[in-house]
Formats: sequence, structure tokens, C-alpha cells
Amino acid sequence: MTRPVDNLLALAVLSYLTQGPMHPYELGRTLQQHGDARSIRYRHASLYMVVDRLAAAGLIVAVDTGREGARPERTRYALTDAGQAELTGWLRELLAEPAHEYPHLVAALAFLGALAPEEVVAALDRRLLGLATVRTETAGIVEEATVGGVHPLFLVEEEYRLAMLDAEVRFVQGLRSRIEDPATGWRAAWSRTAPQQEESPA
Amino acid sequence: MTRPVDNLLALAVLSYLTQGPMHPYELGRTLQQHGDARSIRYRHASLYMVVDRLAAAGLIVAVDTGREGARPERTRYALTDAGQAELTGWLRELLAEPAHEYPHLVAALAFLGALAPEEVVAALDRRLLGLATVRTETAGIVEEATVGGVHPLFLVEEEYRLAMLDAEVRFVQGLRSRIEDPATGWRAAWSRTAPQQEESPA
DNA sequence: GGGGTCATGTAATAGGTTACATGATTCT
DNA sequence: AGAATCATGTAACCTATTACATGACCCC
Repeated sequence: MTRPVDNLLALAVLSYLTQGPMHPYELGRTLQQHGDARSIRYRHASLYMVVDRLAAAGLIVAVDTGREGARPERTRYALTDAGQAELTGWLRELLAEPAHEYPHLVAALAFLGALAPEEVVAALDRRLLGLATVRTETAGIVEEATVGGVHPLFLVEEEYRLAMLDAEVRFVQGLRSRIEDPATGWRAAWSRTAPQQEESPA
Repeated sequence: MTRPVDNLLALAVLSYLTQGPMHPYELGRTLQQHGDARSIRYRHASLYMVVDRLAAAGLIVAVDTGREGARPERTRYALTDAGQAELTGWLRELLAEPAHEYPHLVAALAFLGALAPEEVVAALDRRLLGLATVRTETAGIVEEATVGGVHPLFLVEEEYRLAMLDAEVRFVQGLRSRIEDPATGWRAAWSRTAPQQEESPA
């Protein structure tokens, strides 16, 4: 990916600017209120960095330095044609090409053997509780927005999250039972791995 | 997470060192050969950085500077008790606590409206092809290892990936048909969003 | 009208990646 | 023996995050 600015915050900026010029702070507020900070890692200072880089790359331009009331100057930025093209091209790529990613859980699963099986089962049980909580919260967000008249088009990310959460729950349950079932020989495999040190649970 | 070294590469290092002291290059090779680079982002230089930080934090210690043959000196590191505790505690946390993550697809879904519906459908179709390819590759890795006598305990990460891939495929198919089905009113919602510019497909 | 909080931006630092460097091994 | 490649490490650079700074607004 040879994008001039590869931070996904830039995608949000480009997208918002299709609606007209904005200044950075406004972009940040929109991101929060719109709930997009759930989809894109947002740090206040990163936004200014990203905006600067987008401007340097010619994807956005400063249009005016509107001074409203006694507020300090705020530079407003507008989308350029190149910026518009970048936005649609980038979106198409993100949708069309599956990316290899590195979720935390995958790393943990790769090194399961360093924990005793009982510990793994206990941890997975805790995870199932946590997953249930997250699922409830996410479903609540969708529900509330839907009641408020938001069209599902603007909730697809949350629907995706729900689908992934459900799949993860099923996987974890399956893993849990495979570990506990003596017929699968998991315990035996475990005993052939490193000698287990026992630590007091966190 | 207030871990002294929060890069997941460190988890791999700690895990490998439970088997005995190693020098950095050996750690890197193990990571590659063992296939763990599929689970943890691995960059040659990052390994040295991580090893230094682990040593500074007292989680590992340099044990000797074995000079073998004419090779340059290689510092070997061993796990300390603190390192062992860090490993198990970290693993338990990773397993037990679902992390909020930011996959690329979620960001794209959040801004679907900036693309015309036909473009989205076309991109999703391409993704389905790509997902099928990745699935085949992953299943192949699992199959080959299993035939080679590897116990499923050491393939859990890949099984997890497969589960997530399948769930994503189902989600994408569902999304695709919801967009195309005129009864869902998605087209109408789309027309109320930004004016669509058309760009030549990437 | 002064203390607290929000709005808005900048600077300092830390984390990680690319690119470079150097000696050993192998191949012909 | 010279070229190419592998082994191993370092350094320079870039990105992103945390921490700091400054003015406006709000509330008794």
C-alpha cells in the first residue's frame, strides 16, 4: 500500500470533507459524536499530524482561516480532486482486499502451551463473560441508533462486530470443550510441552 | 496494560526462552520456521529492540557470549523468574480480556456511504475471492502440519483464523444481498448521503 | 472575578521500520 | 579468488502518543 498517508484517521478526514470544509477540531468532534472513534483509533494529536500530511500530499487544502467571535484562528480544509480520488480508491481497496492482521488473541493462542490447561480454561471462561458484555453494549448501540431512525447503512460496522463476536464466542466454547474432553488427547500434548510453572492467578 | 514491554514480539521471546537460552538471531529464525510470524508482526530489527527492552526490564538476562567457530559473538539470553511470571500473567490477560481492536475492514465499513452501491458490491465480490484464497492457504497449512504429526494444540491460532474467515464470508455475503435487495431501502439511504462522484475502478 | 473545565494547538518523547553496514559462507 | 548470498547487528528516520501550554467560557 503506497498511500501518501496510510493512517486510517485520514480516511475519516477525507470522508468528512466530502460534506464541505472543516477545521481540525470540528473533525475530531464529528469523529467522536458520530461514533467513528469506535472504528478508527483516535488520538487528539494524531489528527493534526494527519491533517498536515494530507495537506502536504495535496489531498486537502487550507481554504480559509475563519475567525469566529473571539475564538482563536482555525484553519479550515477542503477536499481536493486528488483527495476525493484517494478516498474512493482507498475504500475500494480496503473492501476488496483482505488484510493480514494480528489480533491480540491470535498471539496468545500461538503460545497457549506456556500455560497449564486448567489456567487456559479459566481464562477462556473469563473471556466469555467479557465477550457477552461487549456484545450487549454493541447491540445496545445499534438498537438505540435504529430507534432513533438511523438507517442500517450507517451501522454496518457494528453489525460486522456483532458477527465477529458471535463467531469468537462459538470458537472459544469449542476450544474450551476440546481442552477438557479427555478423548482429544490435549492433556497429553500439553504434558509434552514445557514444564509448567504455576503462578498465582492474576 | 502497564506491561514493561508491550510489543507482542516480547511474548514470543519469553515463550521461546522457557526452553532454554537463545541468542536473538536464533529467536528470529525460530519465529519464522515455527510459523509464529503469521501470528505476531515480525521485523528483524524490532527483535533486537524488544530484547534490549526485556533485558532492561529484568525479564531476561544475558547469560553468555558464546563464540562458536569463527562466527561473531552472539549474546545469549535466559528467562528470569520475573520473565516467567510476566509470560504467564500476560497470556492469561490476553486470553481473558477481549481487546478492542481496529481491523481495516471496520474502518471501510464505517464510510461505505462515500462509494456508490454498485462499487461496494463489486469490491465485496472481489473480497470474497480473496477470502477464499486465504482460507485455502490457511487450511493447507493446518492440513500439512496435521499430516506431519503436529498436535492441534499447536494449531489453535490457525483454527481461530479459519473460524473468523468463515464468519466474515457469511457477513459479506449477507451485506452484499442486503445492498442489492430493493426491499431493504438501502439504495434510498444511499441517495441521501453525499453526492456520488464516479471514479474509474482501481 | 477567580477557579475549574472545555477548546485548541504544539512540543517532547518513545516506539518501530527502513535502510545501511560488515563479516562469513558458498558457489563456480 | 571473486561474486553472490546469508548471518547478524546498528543507526537514521518517521510515526504516533503523551504531556504540556494557552486562551476562552462558565459558574457561583
